[in-house]
Formats: sequence, structure tokens, C-alpha cells
Amino acid sequence: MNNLSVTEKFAEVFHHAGVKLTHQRLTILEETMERRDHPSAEMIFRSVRNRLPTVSLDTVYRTLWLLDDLGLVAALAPEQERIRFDTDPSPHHHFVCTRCGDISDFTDPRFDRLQPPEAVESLGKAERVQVEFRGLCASCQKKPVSQ
Amino acid sequence: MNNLSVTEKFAEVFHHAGVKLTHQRLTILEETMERRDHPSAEMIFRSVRNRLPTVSLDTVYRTLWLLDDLGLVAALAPEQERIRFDTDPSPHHHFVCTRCGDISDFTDPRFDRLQPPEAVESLGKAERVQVEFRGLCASCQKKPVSQ
DNA sequence: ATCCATGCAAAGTGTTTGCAGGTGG
DNA sequence: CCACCTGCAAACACTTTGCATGGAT
Repeated sequence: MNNLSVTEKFAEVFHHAGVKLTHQRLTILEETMERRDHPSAEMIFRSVRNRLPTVSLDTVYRTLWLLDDLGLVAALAPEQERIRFDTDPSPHHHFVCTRCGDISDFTDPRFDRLQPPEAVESLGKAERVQVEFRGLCASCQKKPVSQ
Repeated sequence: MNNLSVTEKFAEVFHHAGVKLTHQRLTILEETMERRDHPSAEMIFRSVRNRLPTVSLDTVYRTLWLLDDLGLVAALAPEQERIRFDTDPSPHHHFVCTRCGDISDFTDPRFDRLQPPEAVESLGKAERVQVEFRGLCASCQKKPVSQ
């Protein structure tokens, strides 16, 4: 019964946003939500294809960005963003704008001293810690609706 | 005199790594280190081109990855890594392997409650915080020298 | 003199877009 | 039934690679 209510919740989110819940989208959503790694579009594409052999990669991309818009998944980099380099070797932290992708630095000694919890010890050897706040940057807040 | 010693320090790092400090590399390094934004390869390419009109984009790429290897800059995504999606809507944090790029989740209520310092308030409206530990994951530690 | 690095061009990869036909609400 | 969505293919953008020349130690 939990399954049912989860699907219903999805349906409601879709309905509220005024987008159609096609069976491609539902399949992509299901395959996506059941993962606990951090899959690329390609990885999701492969698992969706097992259930829906005719689905296309571009539909997976479009659907993932849709889910990102709806807040059901979180993209780990803003759309169309390419690799960037951090040129500041001293310890600092980031504020990332979820709309324009701009990354700003700030410093806070409290954060520099954060120690990895036990859970991390088993994952690997932590050499560096960085705190990331995400939200709308000042300049994107000023133009609320514009693209 | 500080300028001089900084350049000397670079020269020493290069020498110690057994790579040549060509004037292309020095120019790229200088243009890179003087930025405090988070430039893409293309952005660095444009500023280097002002001083060195014949430099090619692929040299900039190769040099940036070299600087990353030397620890002089930090790439904000592992090499060849494409966009990934976080499918877990609940609050959690990341351990990122700097070699293979694998992202693992862990939870820690202490981190969920971190408040943005004043410096962040002026940058934008923080909606979410995520702590990221970086280092070698357990499986990469086991194969220390491998490709 | 030798090896490494560069520039060029082409290939490669991941991602987006235009369009015609199909489908959900 | 109409607008939205899909699949296909082509376009696109960013990044990497092969190779021959040039340059540094």
C-alpha cells in the first residue's frame, strides 16, 4: 500500500505541474527513484530500456530535467554546465546558484574543521572537506520569472 | 619579492614532478591563479589568448589537467565525468572519490543543521546545505599505482 | 641530441533540438 | 480532439587524441 501512495504522490505532483504522466515518464521515474547511486543519464537509459525497449535517450534526458524541475531528483551540475576549475588552493566553501550555476567562494573556519563521521571512514580516506550551500543567488532573485 | 617566490615555488613544483615549465604552461598558470571565479577551460583559453595568440585550446585542457594532477588547481568534476543525478530527496551528504569520481552518500544530522554564515547571506538565499568530503575511496586505495 | 610539449585537425562523447507522427487527458 | 509528448536523426558543444614539427634541458 505504500507503493500505491508513492505512485499517487507522483501523479499528483505531475498533475499539479500540468504535465502529462506518460508511461515512459512513469517508468523513468520508477527506475530512477529506486537507485541509490548517482546515475548518469546513460545509466538510467540502460535500465529503462530493459523495461521499455523503444525508449530513446533524448526522452530520458528530457524527463530527467523535468524531474529536476519538479524537485523529484537533483542534478549534480546545472544544465549545460561544463567542467570548471577551482583556482584557490586555500580552504574555502561554495555557494552555488541553482538557476544560473554560478559558484561563489566564502570562508568559514568553523567549516574547515569539520571531521568526517564514522560512516565516512569506511567509504575512504577523506582528505578535504567542503561545505556547499545551494539556492538562488542575489542576481537571479531579482529577475524572478525571466529565463 | 612575493611574486618572485610564487613563481619560484611553481618552478620547483614542476621540476619536482619532472615536467617542463614551458612559457605556455607558465602563462596558463598565471592567468589561472589570478582568477577568483571558477573558470571553464574555454574562459581560461580566452584570457591566455590575449597574451599568447597562438596557444591552442587543447594545450589549455592538457595543462589544466596537469595542474590538477600537481595539486595547483582543483577540477570541480572528475575527468570525463558527465552530469549525474541525485535520486535521494532526503537530506544527506557526499563522499567523492577524487580518482574514480564515485559519489557515496552518508547521513549525519550534525551537518544537516549547519547554518549559512553572514558571508553567504549577501551571496543569495541558501535553501540547502551539503557537506562533501573528498579523498580516495576504499577500492581506489587498494590499487595504488594502477592506470 | 633527445625527449617532451605544442599546434593542428579530426575524432569522440555526451547532450540538445527540429520535426512529423502518436497519445494522454 | 487538441496540445503535449515521443522517437528519430541530425546538429551541437565540449573535450580528447594522433601525429608531425618545434623547443627545452
